[in-house]
Formats: sequence, structure tokens, C-alpha cells
Amino acid sequence: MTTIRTRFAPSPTGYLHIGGARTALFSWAYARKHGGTFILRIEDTDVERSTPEAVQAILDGMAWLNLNYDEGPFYQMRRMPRYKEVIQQMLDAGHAYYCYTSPEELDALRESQRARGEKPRYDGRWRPEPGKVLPTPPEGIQPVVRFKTPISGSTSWNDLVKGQIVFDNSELDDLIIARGDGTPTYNFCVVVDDWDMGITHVIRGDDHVNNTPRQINILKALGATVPQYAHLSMILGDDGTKLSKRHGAVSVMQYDEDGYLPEAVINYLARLGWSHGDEEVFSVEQFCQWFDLDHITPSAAQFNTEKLNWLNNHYLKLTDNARLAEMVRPRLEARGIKVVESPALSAVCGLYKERVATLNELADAAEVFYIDLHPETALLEAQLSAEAIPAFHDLMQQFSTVAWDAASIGVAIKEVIGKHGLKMPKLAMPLRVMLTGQTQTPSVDALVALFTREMVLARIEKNLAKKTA
RNA sequence: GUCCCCUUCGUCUAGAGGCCUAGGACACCGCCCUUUCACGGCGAUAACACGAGUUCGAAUCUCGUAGGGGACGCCA
Repeated sequence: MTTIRTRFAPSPTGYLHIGGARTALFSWAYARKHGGTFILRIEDTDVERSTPEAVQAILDGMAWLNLNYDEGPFYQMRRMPRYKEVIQQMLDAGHAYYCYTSPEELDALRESQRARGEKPRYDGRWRPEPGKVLPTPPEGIQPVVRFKTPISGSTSWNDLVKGQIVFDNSELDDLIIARGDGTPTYNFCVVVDDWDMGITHVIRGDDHVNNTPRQINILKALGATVPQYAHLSMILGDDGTKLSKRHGAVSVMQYDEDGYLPEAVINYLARLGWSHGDEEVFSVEQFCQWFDLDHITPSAAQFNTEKLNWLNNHYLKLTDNARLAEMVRPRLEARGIKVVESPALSAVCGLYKERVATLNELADAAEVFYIDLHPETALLEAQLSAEAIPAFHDLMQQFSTVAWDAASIGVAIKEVIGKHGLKMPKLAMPLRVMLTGQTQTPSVDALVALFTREMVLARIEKNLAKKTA
């Protein structure tokens, strides 16, 4: 029984987006599930568009999601000698040939084919055949190398996600495996790498389905073992359209930025296109145990931020307060807010984590504890009735001596409203506004207890003064 | 245009011929909890794209139609 070897092979032409992250996650999980090996391979043969920054962005994204690889990262640009060696072998074996057709001629060919309603494809004019007389190679043209695709028959494989897929070889043309300058092209590098690296399961995006028969044919020509393929359908944006810069095709690191927990993103992505019965919430460890290719949905899935938010809130509630504070602190500091020792940020996070979807919302909530707060006058006016003012003076009296815990504070508040014949909201609502500038807060006794006694007294006094002034 | 793929509640999905009067989750709506808003609890609305066929029986199998997506590069 051979061990499972999977790979994630992004091209470093941009950040790691959500679709790529899911592909990586599934490849990774499949290897983990079977005690196999997960390989990271950087497909950087497009010198024009590949950048070191993008490589770093991909590495960062994977690190954030905790998708660790066992081998690599391998860089295709460093494997040039190997590719050239194999190209020569194919040339020698008659599996490939030189083609002198210029890009301009190719364009013209494709255009005329399209005009006739045909599938644009190379017509095989330089393909050697028994008894066929080839044109004389023109001077001064660096030929490309084309793979000699079988002319008849069909190529098929049992896709582990989509089932049996068959392509007529007549649909495939002789693809270029080496450019005029001798550098190999994508489909060829993939084949050589998957072969050399002993990949057993190619788990990749749906957009590669059409490349698969070509790759299988090259693999066969090379006498290599054909791996198993699993093609994952794409992820659509929140609005059901293709992911793009405008909606959702953001870097996974954007989710970090936006205050999502990596475990929430992993859990969400795992459930997007894969299922284990009715299970919705599970750890990565659990996911790795359950993961299989049989339960991957073959159809495209629409990203749903609402559900991600729900999951994130779930994981936020599970996270201990100290860790939350460590994640919220830099977010507050980035806003220029100095987080002081008291009120304790961990306690603030503990009280508010029930009610927020993201770390940024947690930071929003925590902010009022550390700034010089000026509640909106109109809001205070609306909440603070004249009859409540004497009660607030009493409340300050009580607050200056009461034991500083939520229970005692609650008792003190009840005493005051009882004495003044007020309903709870008459006092609680303006108090919320004075302390936080908002009418929606956790229960008022717990809220008060979070602040220092001095802060509470100061905030009440300041707002009372404003009111009476 | 040609080839390939896809199609269950608004969304993610369960479902491998009878267990389906189609289940779960998010969202939405209602009720409860409550000192506001959340959280939580309970409940409701909501789907097998369409048409044929196979079968005693089809969301599940076959064919067709429609719609959607992908690919047709000296990009990956």
C-alpha cells in the first residue's frame, strides 16, 4: 500500500484567495487523514507575473490557517534542467516534435476556425507522420516543442469528485510543452513534477478538468503512473457571481484583518462543498479524521458571510478571555487607543464576546472603555428624563461606597430606583449612554462593574453636569 | 461556436430505488428568557430545474430540454 502524497501548487501571481485556501485545505486534510505527505509547490514559471511578494503572501496565508506542509516549497524555476532533460527525452522518443508556426500564424488560424464555428486548435502542420512531407523549417525562427497527442481513441479517468470523465482525443490538439526560448510550459511542468514527486492524488480546482486529459496523455507517453484526480468546483461570491476583486476574492489574510479566527475560517471552508452528515461545527482534528473525497459536492458553492459570522461568533465564545485580549489589543492600538490596565481588556472581551461576530466588533465594543467618551447630546437627552436626575445623584452616593462587584452594584441600582419610584429603564438606559455612548450594552450591573469606580463616577458626573448646564 | 462539468429550501448541505409527509445548519419571521441589545431556548415559513422513460415504487437510474459554469494561450 503506497502512502498518499498530495500537493498544493499555486502560482505566485497574487495572494492566497479563499478558493485556493480551500483547495489547499482539502489537499492537506486528505494527506493528514491518511497519514500521507502534503507537498507545497510554487508554480512560478510565468516570470512576467510571478513575484516574491506573492510567494510570501501564499506562505503567510497557509501559516495563518495552520496548513503545514511536509515537503517543499519546491520552486519550478529551480527545476529547469530536469524539465529540459525530459523534453529532450520526449523528442528523442518521438513523443514530441518541433513546430515552427509563429504566434501570428497561430492567431490567424484560430481566428479563421472560430469564424467557421470550429473549436480553435493547432492543425498539426508540423506534426511528423509516416509518409508525410514536412515543410522546410524557416530561417531564424526558434521552434516550440509540441506534444504528439494520440490522434484517435479517448482519454478518461474516474474523477474522485465528478465521476467518470471522457474526452475524445480528437478534441485535444498538440499542445506546446516548450516555448521558443526552450522554457517549459505549465501542463508539462505539472506532469513532470507530479511524476517526480510521486503525487498519488491531485486535488485541485475545477478549471483544470480540461487540462487533465492532456496531462494524462503526457504521463502515459512518459511511462509514468497516472495519479488519481479530484476536481473541486469553484467558490462563488456572496452574491452568487464569480469571485473577483470587488466581492470576496480577497486574500485569506483579509479575514485575519477583518477579525475572523483561523479556526472559524477552516471550519467554514471545510463545510463549503464537503459534508459529514449533519455536522456543522467541528475542530480541524475532527475534520482530518472525517475528511474524504466521497462527500465533496460536485457543484459550485456560494460563499455566505452570514454563516461565517455565526461560526466566528461560536469560536469567539469558546476562546478564553486572555487570548481574546491579546488579539484585540493590537487592533485597538492600531486605532491609536492606549489600552490601560484597568478596566482589564480580558474582562471586557469576556463580557462582550457573546454578542459580536468578529474581533473588530469586539474592538469596537472595547473602545469606549479606553477613550475620553463624549456621548451624543441628542441621545443622552432622549434617554435621560428630568425625574431621573435626582436618582442619579443618589446613585453616585451609592456607587462611591458600594462593594465593586456586579451583584452589589445591581442591589444598589435597585435600591435607588425603588426609592425614586422609577422603572429600571429610566435609570439603566441613560446610565448605559453615559458609560458607553450606546443604548445597547450587556446587563447594566455587569457593565458598571467592568469600569473602575472612579471612571463610573466621573462619567456620570460629567454627563449630569452637561444636562443641568 | 466546440468540448467538458453542474442543477434539493434565499444560502451551505443530508440523501447511494422504498427509512422522504425530503432531514440539519445559516439567514428570515414568531414566541419565550430579559433592564436595552445580543446570547440562549422553542416554533414557523421554505427546496428535489423541466419533460419523458425504466421500475410495483425515483430526489436517487437512463435519455432529452432548459438554465448556469468552465475550458479552448509560446498564462497558470
